[in-house]
Amino acid sequence: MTLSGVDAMIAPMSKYPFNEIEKKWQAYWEESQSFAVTEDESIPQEKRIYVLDMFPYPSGSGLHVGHPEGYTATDIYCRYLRMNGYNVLHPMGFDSFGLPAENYAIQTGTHPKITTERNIENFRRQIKSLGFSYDWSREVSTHESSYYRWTQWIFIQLFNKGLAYESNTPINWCDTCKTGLANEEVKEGRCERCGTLVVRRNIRQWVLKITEYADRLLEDLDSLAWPESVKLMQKNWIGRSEGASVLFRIDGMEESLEVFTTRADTLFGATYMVISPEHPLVSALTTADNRGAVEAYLDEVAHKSDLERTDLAKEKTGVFSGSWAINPVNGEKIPIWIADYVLISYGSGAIMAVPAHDERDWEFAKKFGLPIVEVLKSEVSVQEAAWVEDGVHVNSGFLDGLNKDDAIEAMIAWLESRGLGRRAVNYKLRDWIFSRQRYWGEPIPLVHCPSCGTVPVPESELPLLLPEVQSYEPSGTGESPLATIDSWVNTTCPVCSGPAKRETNTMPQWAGSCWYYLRYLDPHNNTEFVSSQKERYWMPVDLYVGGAEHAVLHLLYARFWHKVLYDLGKVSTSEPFTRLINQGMITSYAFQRKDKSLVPTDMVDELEDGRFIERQSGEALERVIAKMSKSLKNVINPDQIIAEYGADSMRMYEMFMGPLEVSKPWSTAGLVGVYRFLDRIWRLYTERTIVDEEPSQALLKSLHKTIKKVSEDTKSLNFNTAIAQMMIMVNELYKEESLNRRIGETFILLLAPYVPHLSEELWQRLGHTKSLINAPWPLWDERLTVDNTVTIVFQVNGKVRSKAEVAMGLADEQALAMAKADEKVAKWLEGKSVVREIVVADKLVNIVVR
RNA sequence: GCCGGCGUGGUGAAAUUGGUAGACACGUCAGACUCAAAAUCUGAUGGAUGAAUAAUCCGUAUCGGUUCGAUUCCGAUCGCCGGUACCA
Repeated sequence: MTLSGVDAMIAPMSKYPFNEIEKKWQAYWEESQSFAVTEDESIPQEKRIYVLDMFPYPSGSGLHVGHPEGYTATDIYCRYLRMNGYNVLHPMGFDSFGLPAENYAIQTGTHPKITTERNIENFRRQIKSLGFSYDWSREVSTHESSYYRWTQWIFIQLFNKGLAYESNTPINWCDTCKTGLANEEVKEGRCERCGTLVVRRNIRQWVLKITEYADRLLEDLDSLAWPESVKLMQKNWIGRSEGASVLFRIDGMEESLEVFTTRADTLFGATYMVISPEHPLVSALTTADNRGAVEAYLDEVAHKSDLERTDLAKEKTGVFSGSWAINPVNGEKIPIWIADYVLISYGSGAIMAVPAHDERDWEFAKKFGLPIVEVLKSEVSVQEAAWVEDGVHVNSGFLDGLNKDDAIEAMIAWLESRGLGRRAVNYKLRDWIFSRQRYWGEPIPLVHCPSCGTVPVPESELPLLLPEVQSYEPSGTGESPLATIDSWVNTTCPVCSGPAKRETNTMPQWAGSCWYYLRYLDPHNNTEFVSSQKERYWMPVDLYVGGAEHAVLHLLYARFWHKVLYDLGKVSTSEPFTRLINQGMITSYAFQRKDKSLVPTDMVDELEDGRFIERQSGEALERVIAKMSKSLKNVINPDQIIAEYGADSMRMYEMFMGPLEVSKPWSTAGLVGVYRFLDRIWRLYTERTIVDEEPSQALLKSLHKTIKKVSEDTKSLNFNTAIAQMMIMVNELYKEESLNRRIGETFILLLAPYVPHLSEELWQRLGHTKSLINAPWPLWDERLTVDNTVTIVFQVNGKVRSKAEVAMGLADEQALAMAKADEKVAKWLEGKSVVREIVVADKLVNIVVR
């Protein structure tokens, strides 16, 4: 027999009325505004808490099973906190500007606003169907003018502070998206969104000076309770390196070349220099004899993509300029080359090359026959390979005998004293290319006036509304569709009232998400982006949960804007998100042939013995874990899960799968297990007689152990083990004939954050007239969580040979005596001499013999 | 290449100031209920040898080390995942 469609939906046979219950309680919460919060000043500071989910982009395909994972985690945590007396801010909204809606508009002519709002409605319905305790009165969507008015306002603050500038330098251009991209949006030379190879293109761009905040963005990472991996990624992205800036005179010219180096100690080994093909001095340094070759090279480089310049260019290329520089430490004349392994965007776009001690320079020197001079004692000849380790300096004048670190210090001091160089710091982080040549985004609120220059739109005129256009098609020439609307472009200068033109670029999708967590605090404020009273009441965000894909992009940009707002005195904290958790991805099973190709799930049969075969060929397949994808037909739709098993099962299963932070494969069979657990609870409360007598000591102990475990694990977000403990408790309760009221009521409260609908229903059926969302969280009695007896193990040479049930707190000597008296232990001690005896109280006795 | 993280039964996973490996759940097997099946309830279930609920051995990617004792600490190797890509 074969099962068609592996992991097919298994309709539950016994059916507790989840559908009815869930509808009923969702309607109740909505009607009674159960989760709306206010800034109640009587609640002490430490009882105010802000728990935030990364808001979704409302895509056309609806909610994915990955979304509810983080949302369920924060929901459980929030419900737990409310029952513990906290005033909890827990909002939700939509990151609703973005390319998919615009691309859809280009194909169909449907306005992005229409599709976006339709998608938002669907997302909201789906999110609500899971019974999350959001304060929906605070919902925001970034595409609404009442929201982007303030995004524009913040941009003007950045502009006024001198943090926004126009640039004409080459930028990353995606020809599919027809727009410029930030450096962070380029992954392996390709557009992060669509995978198209990025090309360099000169397009006028608005750029934000995030580099001005590089140091603070780096330093303040230390203060954050974030995953180390995310902090490290940001740290690497900022890429601070300390070194020196050194000036090289050019032989026969007034100009000099500035280079940045982290290895000032190797200056005596600098045998040539390299400047980037885009360096401003390229033309000046090229001599007549070399002009032909240089121009040919520049032309060749210009036609390479960024990927070819980096990844594929294993072989170094370059050309001699004809000019010579003077090495400031020894006065030697060294040639200046032009090569594309030097990037214009890092440092000064020029380097001193030390082939003996740098692998890239070594490779280049070998190819072009440039001299290689050893300046650190190397273990292998520097003619054979570059030596990049530490060592003792040689051939280096006053540095001879020093190690690397001391020599760097000595050299910088020497350069500084002669005015030839200075200590310097460089960053890998580059300024943020902020403009997009697209329609569906916030218009940048600037006006270009021929006499006043670029001036911001007056704040009183915000929002600067996104106009209607005939065509959403980007021009591809570097102008957005807005540029085609003359009536919109042509305006008057806010300063001199003369004719002027509007900026036609729009902001990137990141803009709206840079500050949404602030707008939730005061979403309907028409006079300020957020009132400072409300900001101080809630900020910073205590817990932020979302996907790891935002480790650099969103989180870095949001931190940057937040710091700017902090410097302007608009917010009270220097960091927005105190604690961050990345939920793991929910993956799915996929089936792999021997050649590693994947087979769509609906083409696979599972044999009775558990093996998997491809239906058509009969080929045996291996079950592997893969990302969910439409092509593999292994995407799970939350709507379908909720319809068949209910929201409570969906929520609890996603939490039971494993730790929040790790990625884990979806298994509908696993979901059924959780469903059965909830069904068992339902029958426990509805089919058994409820008795009011005093519970047994044993049951009371189980209960208190459960209260303790669930309390601690919920607080620390270890939901999977909290659920396991609740299952143990239910298994205990099933051994009884009837249900004890006291135990039953307490247990429902523990269950409530996890499966709120079922819990509310059972709570009501137990006779309560008030919802349990603000019922006090149960407390445990520590004395009832410890057992009177404990099993201790008897080991001989570290191997368990016997065990015994003993009273808690048994004295060491007694434990040892028991072990020695044990028959099985005695067998292993026979004929041996005892060398050592180890007793760990209430745990074990280990007798070491020889 | 470099930087992180991870590797535990047939499956998802528990357990780490070093102290009974595999809680809980899925699956499988057996029993109860039933005319029967499903559902439900109860029990068993890491592997090997074994009639065995006896006993012994093996077992937390691999190899080695520290220790009375290692899933946990250290070193090396392999594999998978994520980040990054000539950053001077």
